[in-house]
Amino acid sequence: MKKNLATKYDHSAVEEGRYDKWVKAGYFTAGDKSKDPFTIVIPPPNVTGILHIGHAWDNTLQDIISRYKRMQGFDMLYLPGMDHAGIATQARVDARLKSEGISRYDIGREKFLERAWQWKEEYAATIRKQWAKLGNSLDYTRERFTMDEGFNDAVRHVFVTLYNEGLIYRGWRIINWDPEARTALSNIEVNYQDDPGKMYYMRYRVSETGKEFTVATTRPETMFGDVCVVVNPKDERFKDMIGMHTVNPANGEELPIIGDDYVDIEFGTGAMKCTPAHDPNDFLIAERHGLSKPICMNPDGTMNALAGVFEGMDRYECRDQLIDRIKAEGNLIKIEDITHNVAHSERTNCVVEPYLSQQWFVKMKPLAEDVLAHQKNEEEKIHFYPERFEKVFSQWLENIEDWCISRQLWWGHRIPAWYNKETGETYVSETAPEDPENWVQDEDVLDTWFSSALWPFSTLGWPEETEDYQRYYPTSTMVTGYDIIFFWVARMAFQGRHFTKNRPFRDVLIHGLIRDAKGRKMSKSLGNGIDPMEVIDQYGVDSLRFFLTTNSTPGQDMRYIPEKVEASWNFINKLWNASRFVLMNLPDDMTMKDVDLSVLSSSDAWILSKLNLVLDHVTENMEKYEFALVGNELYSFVWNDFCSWYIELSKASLSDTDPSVVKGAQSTLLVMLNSIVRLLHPFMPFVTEEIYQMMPHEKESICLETWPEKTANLPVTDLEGMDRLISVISKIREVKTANDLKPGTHLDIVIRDLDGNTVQVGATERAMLERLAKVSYCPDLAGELSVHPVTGGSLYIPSGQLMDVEAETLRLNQEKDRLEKELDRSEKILSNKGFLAKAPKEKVDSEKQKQTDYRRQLDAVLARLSELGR
RNA sequence: GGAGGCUUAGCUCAGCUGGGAGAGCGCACCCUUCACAGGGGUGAUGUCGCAGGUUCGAGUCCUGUAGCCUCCACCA
Repeated sequence: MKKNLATKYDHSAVEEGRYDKWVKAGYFTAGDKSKDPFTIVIPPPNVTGILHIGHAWDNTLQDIISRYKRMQGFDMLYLPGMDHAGIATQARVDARLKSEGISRYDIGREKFLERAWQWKEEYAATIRKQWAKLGNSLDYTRERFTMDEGFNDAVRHVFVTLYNEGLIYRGWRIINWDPEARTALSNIEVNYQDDPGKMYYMRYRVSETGKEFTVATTRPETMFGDVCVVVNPKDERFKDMIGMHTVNPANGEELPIIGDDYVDIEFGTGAMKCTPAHDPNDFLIAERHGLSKPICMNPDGTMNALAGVFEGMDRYECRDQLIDRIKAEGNLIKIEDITHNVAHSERTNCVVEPYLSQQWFVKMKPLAEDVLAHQKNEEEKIHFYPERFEKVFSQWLENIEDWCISRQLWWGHRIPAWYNKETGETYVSETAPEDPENWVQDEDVLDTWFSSALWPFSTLGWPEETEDYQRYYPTSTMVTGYDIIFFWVARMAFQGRHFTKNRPFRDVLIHGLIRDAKGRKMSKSLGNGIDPMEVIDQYGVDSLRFFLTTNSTPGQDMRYIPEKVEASWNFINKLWNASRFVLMNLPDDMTMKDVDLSVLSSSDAWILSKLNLVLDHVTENMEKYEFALVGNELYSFVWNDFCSWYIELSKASLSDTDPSVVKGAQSTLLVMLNSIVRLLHPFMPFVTEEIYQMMPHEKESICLETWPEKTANLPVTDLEGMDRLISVISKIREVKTANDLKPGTHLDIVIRDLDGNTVQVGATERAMLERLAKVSYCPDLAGELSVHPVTGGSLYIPSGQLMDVEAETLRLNQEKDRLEKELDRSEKILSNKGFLAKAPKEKVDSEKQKQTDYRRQLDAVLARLSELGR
């Protein structure tokens, strides 16, 4: 079992082969029915590529919760899976084909899908390797894919059900069209950004009167789809024109002039051209007035026959040439440079065209309202951590519009709708029509988020009433970034509510984005992305995990700072060496059964009682997903309390002549290390497993260990005396530094308590003083003694061993000032009647206690000063 | 236009339900066999953005305000 540890933590040696062993042993396979279930489903990564550091962050948070819950005795299911990521993957496969000099249209739908599946398998394998490197405790026996058989069934079932309920419909609407990908997009798949543009002002004439007026547009090419000019009926300038006509400068066609309240009198020229097929507001105007909606563009962004001579020309080229012509005809008044908000496709980044087309939609209002109603009930609501994101979520649902779910792609779930070749009748069903020769299936596929929305329940077997679904649903905690609250969290919420009559998860932990060291978003174009695998190679995955989870507050962005990863490495190295020390000082044959805490030195009891406190805080914060607080507390506890103080103090106990003292220290060291590695295991699974295996232990793996519990019935020892001893050691170090004495300089000391009585110090504690402060304890010390206030008393050192009288007087006067200031503060607070009357009793008592202590310490200082004759 | 976040030590950030300002890195000085020099010890540095208010007491709660950032909506 035990072996010698290297003096330096070597992450590659520690991590080597470990994950495979865990997986093979089945530690991550859920299913122990004797325990309560706890479920996390992984947010399925896209099979478009490899995992970035954001995934590493997201996954580590999930894994920390998973390992913690497993240790707490839950039947933990952490379910893995991947997303087919329709448009994104199709774009990647397209690009690969292009590099081979072919397009998807050359090989056709079927062949293309073969290539896409090939791509999927390739990247799925890479992603699984990356999960392994990250140490994710996933149950691979339950891995799912959004396009596997079960998912296909679930998606069809959902589509057909919603259709039959009237919540899915097909219709002609203005949608966001991506001319590059040649597909419709949903509202949230477009991003608005400020772009430079031009406003073109053109001269129109009223046919009936010849009166001139101005119409402006940013998109002249759409003029081929204009059906009227609109003015506000209340607009004094134009109201007489209503009912008259004008001529479209683009094609010479006569257009009616109509009145509609939509036009803002104050804005622009007050007269607006109306293109129903290429603008959502114009569409509504046309609906109101019963106007036609001619489309003037092709799906690829070129002009169609309506554009006459410009047919086949790119929309921007057409814009320029049309304007040249209008200018030549004398109808261009001016061109103004403007900055305007332009919609871009989230995927291809090309300018999105509002476009009239026939698509499938989900009617959102009833679904959203259902979720919102349940958010009012504590037992049924989804709890957001941090809470503020619930507002973001709710507000979006309150203002939701119908969801365009059809996509003109090949990679995805084909819409289960067929159209009769003869009658045009629509047939929507989970299965194909019985006479397929008479029907043709809808060519389109569903938005990739349509299937992701079913993730928390479909992965568990739904719509079948499987054992897993019944046991693990609703899931416990969802961990994801704020950037996909709308895309994903909200959609899981309403599909979950509608189909399972339940929330898909009880809690959702929202994290931020990871940025580069300068605070910039990581992006391909900037080339500032961090590959988590490279970080792992350099520092080890435990360092990365600890860095990622202890450097931010929930919901807040984080910067990737290499020095902080290094700091994590240093901490692990510290833990490693502390383990080394413990193992070197335990008997070879010691087991956990040999632990005996019945006889303990005050330092043993002191550290164990500190551990008890830490356990309370840590467990409380783990429950609140406050991992940074947990990490910081463990860091400081391990480094300062355990390593800097307890281990150093234990060196004295370990060389004590009394075997029971030695035994107590060894038992304490073992209990401490055992508890520490268990507490840190969720954060750093690899190194804690390595240490666990080398030290006395009870379980086959630390993965099977329980979460530490407080040590009960600690023997009553002098904990205050220990605090005083620690304070004395620090004070001696200070005194030596202040007196320019080498740390090794030997001094004699005596300690007196606050009542002035000499403190009796046992042999073990004397050895500690000797070891940590290089002083001898002399209860009978006599002669000139300089006084130094410490916690719970005063420290005395022969003044001859320190500095001259003048220097000591100076120092004592400084002490006096300090103590008097403290006393001032105490008196100020304690003479405040409001404080005495309203502050909690414990607070008042502790202030009184402090006042007494300061008073006594000051007395000791004053006594010495008068001894020195001031 | 609406919503939210941030502003605390030179840098990056903690600070939970209000009760004497913290961490990591950096900086200064000192210390090497005895777990760790990627270490140990000691120390310096903050009108907690600004202005009001509530309170016995405010970095923490309320109101207003400035700067930076994000999301939502969006008019030719």
